[in-house]
This record gives sequence, structure tokens and C-alpha cells, in this order.
Amino acid sequence: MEYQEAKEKFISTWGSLGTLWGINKAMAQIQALLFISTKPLSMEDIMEELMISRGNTSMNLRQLMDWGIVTKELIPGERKEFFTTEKDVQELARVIAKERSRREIQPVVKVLKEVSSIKDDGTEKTKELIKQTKALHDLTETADAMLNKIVNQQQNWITKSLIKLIK
Amino acid sequence: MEYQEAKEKFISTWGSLGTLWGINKAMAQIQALLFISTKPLSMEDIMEELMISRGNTSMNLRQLMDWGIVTKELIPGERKEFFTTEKDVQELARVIAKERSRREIQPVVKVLKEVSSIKDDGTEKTKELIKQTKALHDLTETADAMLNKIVNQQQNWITKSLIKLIK
DNA sequence: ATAAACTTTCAATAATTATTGAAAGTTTAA
DNA sequence: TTAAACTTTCAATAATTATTGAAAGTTTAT
Repeated sequence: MEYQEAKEKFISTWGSLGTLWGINKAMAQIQALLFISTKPLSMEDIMEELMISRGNTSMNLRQLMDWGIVTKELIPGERKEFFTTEKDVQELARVIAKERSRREIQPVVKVLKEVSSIKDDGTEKTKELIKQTKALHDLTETADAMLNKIVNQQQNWITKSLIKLIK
Repeated sequence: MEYQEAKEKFISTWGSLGTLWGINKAMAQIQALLFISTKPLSMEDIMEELMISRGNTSMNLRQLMDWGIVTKELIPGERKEFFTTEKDVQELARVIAKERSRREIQPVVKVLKEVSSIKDDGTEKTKELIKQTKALHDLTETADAMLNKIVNQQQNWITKSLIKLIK
């Protein structure tokens, strides 16, 4: 497999995996492209490489910046804006896990808590609703906490500094 | 909040969370409905409760059975088929994690492995592609393994048997 | 064997989501 | 201050995905 083929395969696979971490195809592909690029890319570069429109590129770059995984890079002497993505996979995973938790898991946990807290009127169906949503609440909270713990585990400041030193 | 409102809230929230575990809304809602039901439900029951068509119900029940989280229940004397879902959240989580891993994560791991194994031609861009996809490969594999471990951790046969005994 | 009771399939349609492209907006250089 | 270079916005459109409903298929009772 040659470079170009490998590159395309990576970008398209990563793009279709987007759903797994809750983002759309274009967004995931832009991130993938930046992830393997050796230098910051302009909007022009991205449009050309992925064959998508200016508007699409602009909107998705904005979203990636909202997520905190892509940043604008100002290159001296250049009028255009350039973009880079977080290159450290550990840090990338940390940011993604945190954002998903905040955007999707937390709201669900909140509803599960509300629903599982309704007044027990003694009927079987109410008891079942309370019991099952409580179990789901506990599971979801535990899973979320564990995920965050895992993803943060080797990311305390001293490890981080050491990693940076030896890179 | 009354039973009916709580029930609807739970079903619709769980439905919209479907994307998080990679299934569609109707599928998630059917599972949610069964999850809090005190008895097996027929297709008729589900259609009526969720206000969806027969075809839709049939197709999504089939998918839930493919996932292994819903089973047909044959009720003596009844002509219709009845359905139940796995009621133990731990087991539910275990099945879902396993299925997602098999359906989505493994194929991506495979591509990452292929891409990160291309011949290093010495150019900077090839080196970067190899380095970054290798890092992603390692991270994905580790995360997947950890997820499965967590989800399985309290599910060895002896614990399982004990849980069943005391339920 | 027949028909009633039920389930599945799938082409048509609806709903949702992503993408475009051009106009409007912004920044910078001269 | 003007205009060129660039980015953003958003209504229109395209692409994708979900849903319907009726015909075809299956099972069971008589």
C-alpha cells in the first residue's frame, strides 16, 4: 500500500467512525486530515484535499474548535488562517471523552435521576420504573466516571511534563 | 411527576440516546419500553404504546434480537408472540459493549493496523502517517480492551450465579 | 385443505441531516 | 478610504436514514 492509498483509507475510515464519538463525517475527516499532516493546513488545503465546499469546511472547522481539538494557527506573513489538531492521542481522547460526557451523558443522567425519583405509589409498574431507571442511573454514572478516570489516568501534570520533555 | 409522564420521559430520553450506543430511535425506544414493563409485550402493545407502524416494530424487534438484548417469549395459549428485554443492566451493558466492539471498533482497528504498517519510504509525511495511526491503533485497542474488562469484571460465573440466587 | 391470525418484507414516502454556493461580513494592505 | 483577500452565514438542495402500509409469507386451529 502506497502513501496516498493509506492516507485515503485512514481518512475515510476515521470519517465513518465519526458516529462512534458523535460527530459528523466531514468533521471527522477534517480532523483526520489534520492529524496526519506535518504542517498546519489552510481552508483552501482542506477543501481541495477532501473535495468539500468552503461553507462546509468553515462550519465543521468551527465545530472542531468548539470541541477544543482544533486550533487556529497564525502564520507570519500569511493572510489566510491555518489549522492544526491536537496531536497527542491521549490528550485527544481526554478531550473527546470530556465533551461527550458533558454534551450527552450528563443530560441523560439528569433525566434518569428525575424519573427514578418519582413518588412510589405502590403499584407494580411504578416500582418497576423506579427500580430499572435507578439501576440505569447508577450504571451510567459509574461508566461515565470510569471512562473519565481511565482517560485521565496517565495525564497528571508530572507525567505530562515528562512526556513533553522526551518527545 | 406522575407515572405516565415519567415513563414517557424515560422512553424518549433513552430513545434519543440511542445514537450513543449506535442504534436508531425506534430500536432504543422499544428496548426502553420493554425494560420498564412488568410483563412481556406483544407487537400490538408496542405499536400502540409508541405509536409506530407494524413494519417498523417488526424490523426493529428483529434487530434487537440480533443484538441479543430482546428475546421472544412464547406465552401458552396465546397465538401472538411476546417480547422481553434483558432486565439486568450489567448484562445489558456487557452485551452492548461486546456488540459495538465487534461491529464498529474491530473493523477500525484492522484498518489502523494496515495503514500503520505501510512501508516507511523515509519521507516526513509517511513517517507522520505511520506514527499517528500507530498511536491511534494502540489507543483504540487499549480502550476497547479496558471497556470490555470493566463491563465483564463483575460478571464471572460465580458472581452471576450468586446474583441469580438472591434475585 | 382452508381460513383466520399473525409476522415479515420491501417499494414508496417522509423526516432528518449534511452540503453547497453565493451573498454578506470582516480584516488587512496600500 | 478603498478594494482585495479572506471567512462566515444561511436558504436552497442533495443525500441519507427512518417509517409506513399493504402484499406476501407463515403458522395454527378446525
